[in-house]
Amino acid sequence: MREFYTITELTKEFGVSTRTIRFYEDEELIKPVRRGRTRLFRPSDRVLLKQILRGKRLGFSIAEIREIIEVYKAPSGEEGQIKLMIERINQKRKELEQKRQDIDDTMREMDGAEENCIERLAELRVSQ
Amino acid sequence: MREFYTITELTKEFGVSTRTIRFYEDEELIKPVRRGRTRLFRPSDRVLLKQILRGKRLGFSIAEIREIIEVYKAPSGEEGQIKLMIERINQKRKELEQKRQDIDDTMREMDGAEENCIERLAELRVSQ
DNA sequence: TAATTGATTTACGTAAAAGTCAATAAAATC
DNA sequence: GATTTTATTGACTTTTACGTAAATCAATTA
Repeated sequence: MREFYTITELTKEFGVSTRTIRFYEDEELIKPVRRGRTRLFRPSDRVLLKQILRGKRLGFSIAEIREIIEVYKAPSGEEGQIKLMIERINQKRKELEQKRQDIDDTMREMDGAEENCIERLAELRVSQ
Repeated sequence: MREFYTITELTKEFGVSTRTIRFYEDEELIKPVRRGRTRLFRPSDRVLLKQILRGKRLGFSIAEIREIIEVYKAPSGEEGQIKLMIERINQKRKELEQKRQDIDDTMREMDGAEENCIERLAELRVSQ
């Protein structure tokens, strides 16, 4: 595994702009190290970026992505804190299950829509 | 099935504001009929609203939701048009499959995070 | 009939998530 | 060593998806 990535390498790999990556750094979702002024991204930063973009695709806001990334981290604090963390995890799971259901429903409608198209194509061929 | 719903009935059922519903009307995603000035929403408008909100939960923009709703409609036009429609449907399916994959990945990370929490809880109990 | 309630229209405001641009600065290449 | 190239910083702008507020109208209730 490589030690560092440059910002342009990451923009190319993930199809985002440098502005976007810097925005995530401003938001403290990623914390690349510096050599002089230039940013050096470690593999862990790359993983974080991947997780952020995954969250974006699912329609989570930056604040929500921050929460999700928080729960990925090693748990610390006393019992109460950790139990609270488990509740948060279950909450997120519920949201994800809702999204899964939404996908299933949309997929079903897509199936129906495609069938209609195929039927219509058949009709057109008969009427010619 | 009821013939009409008022705007407030829909806001209560779906937990959105009247502003939101009117915004979707402005965007021509919904076209309620009128009695005088007041809007009357038919069951079909209600279904559309449900589809819009489903799209929102999945992180689709209004423009994307418009596209999705377009393909649900009865197919019209000649062969080329309909084949193009089928391609669009397949494109949307790919996006949905990506989202499904994203959900699966996130779920897996949640599982790992929860396990870490449980482990940490066990540690805390031993050390007391 | 007066007053309250609910809906509409119009218009301006706003937060989130970047895009864009200009002015540097540092690095790499010729 | 001059000059492209690449990266940074900061500021301003834009887009999306509504929020909010004021004025108006219509219908219901007191």
